[in-house]
Amino acid sequence: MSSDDAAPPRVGRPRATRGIVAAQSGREPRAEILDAAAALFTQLGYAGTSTRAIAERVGIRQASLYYHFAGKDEMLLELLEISVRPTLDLVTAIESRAPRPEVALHALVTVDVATLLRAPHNIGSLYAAHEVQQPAFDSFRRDRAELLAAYTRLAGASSPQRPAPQLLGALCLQVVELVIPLRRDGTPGPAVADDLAAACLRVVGLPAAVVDAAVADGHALVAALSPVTTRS
Amino acid sequence: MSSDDAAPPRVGRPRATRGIVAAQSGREPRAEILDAAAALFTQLGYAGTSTRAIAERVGIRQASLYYHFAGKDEMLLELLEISVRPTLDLVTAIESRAPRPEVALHALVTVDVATLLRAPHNIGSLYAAHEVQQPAFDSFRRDRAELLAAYTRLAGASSPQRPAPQLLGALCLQVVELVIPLRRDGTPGPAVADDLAAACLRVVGLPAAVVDAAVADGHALVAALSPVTTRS
DNA sequence: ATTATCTATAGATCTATAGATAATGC
DNA sequence: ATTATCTATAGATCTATAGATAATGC
Repeated sequence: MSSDDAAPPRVGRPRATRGIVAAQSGREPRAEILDAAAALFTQLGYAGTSTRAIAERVGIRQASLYYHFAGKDEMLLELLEISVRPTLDLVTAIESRAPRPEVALHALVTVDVATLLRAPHNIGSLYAAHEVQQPAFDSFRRDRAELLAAYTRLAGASSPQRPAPQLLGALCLQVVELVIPLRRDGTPGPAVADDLAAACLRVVGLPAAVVDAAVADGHALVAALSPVTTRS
Repeated sequence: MSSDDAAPPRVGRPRATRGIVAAQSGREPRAEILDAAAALFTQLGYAGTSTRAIAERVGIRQASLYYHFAGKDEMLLELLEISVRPTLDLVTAIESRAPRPEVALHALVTVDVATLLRAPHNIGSLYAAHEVQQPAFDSFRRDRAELLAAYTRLAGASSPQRPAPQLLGALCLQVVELVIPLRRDGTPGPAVADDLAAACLRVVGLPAAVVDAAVADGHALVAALSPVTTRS
């Protein structure tokens, strides 16, 4: 409530304070903008969100956005990367430290689901935006392809024989991303990550006994990686 | 090439024939428009497609669209329904005629995948459009919820015990819809339906022997339903 | 002098409606 | 008379740029 304590002296022309005082968030303007963009993109869609709407939510004028970002694309790109980067950064650690491929698969799913749950405003739901196919988002699509490649490797190495590893990898990614609609519908309890990880192991064709063993070892591996990473 | 044979006498002011002769498709204008809309929606996204672009592809003027459709929404709605209706119409037949729930599940997946493969221009990829959340598309969302309910019933009845049937149903639908990105990337061979059906049975927790038996019976059931339905 | 905002606006859309027009069919 | 198109346009956007301005910091 009290707005006069520790008001950090800001450089530049002050904001217009149009009517409402706009919360004094104290965060970096870039972060404020990204958060507003994420909220609106996920609620109204990328195309359905105007730069004016984003600016309004932040409490600045539309044109002021362009001081921080080259355009809407840049905002979306940055948001998308928040939702893959953390998982991608753990892939090699997981692969090298897992005793068996199924264990690595379990751990990767767990980490990936946690990342998607942690990402602000369910950013993952933007993967489906058609605009993501445009060249401006190449780097994101490359990242996601890299993640898919990891699933394909692990699924292929885990599975007895079954269909092509290509398909199994795609199946795992698809199962993982079920967390996005689940989160939108408010459903996901704390067990989702476990449920989806087990589902991946089953879909790959592992018998129940192997699944159960991998679940236990997967938990241990994830815990060993970094306790912070998987917290909500 | 010869355009003068069997030109069907058309009522109404003739089209402008702007430059190109626009193929004389002979189809109903409504169908022509829907096809053009599907092609553009899936390529550029719903929001990214202007009514002008649709009209141009058909070879008429933008305003003429409104003689056939109340607006863009109506076109999308009709397209979406093409991609669920056929499957939904077979649900009760499948459920009543299957000897065991796993067999019904296999058959439902097979039919659903076939429907999505048959739908023109990979319409399924429009499920993800944010606009589909708008009230204009309620009836489609209801249809899809009904399909999800069917998967939930069958998954629950098939599975030993495992997690909540809610989750299993959602998993099956998610697995089925993998066919959409697969089709976009050009991958899907004739075996996709089988592969995805088997994947569903596994994800639900059925052991390999039960899966194999259900696959055989599922094939028979699908064949008995209607030979036309699952052809490409 | 530098920074972060503001105001104003150009230029390019896009959707949907009003009303005219060119066919066929009776 | 009916049908299916056309032309023209109102009204409402939306993005990105140019240039002004109000702070801090040196």
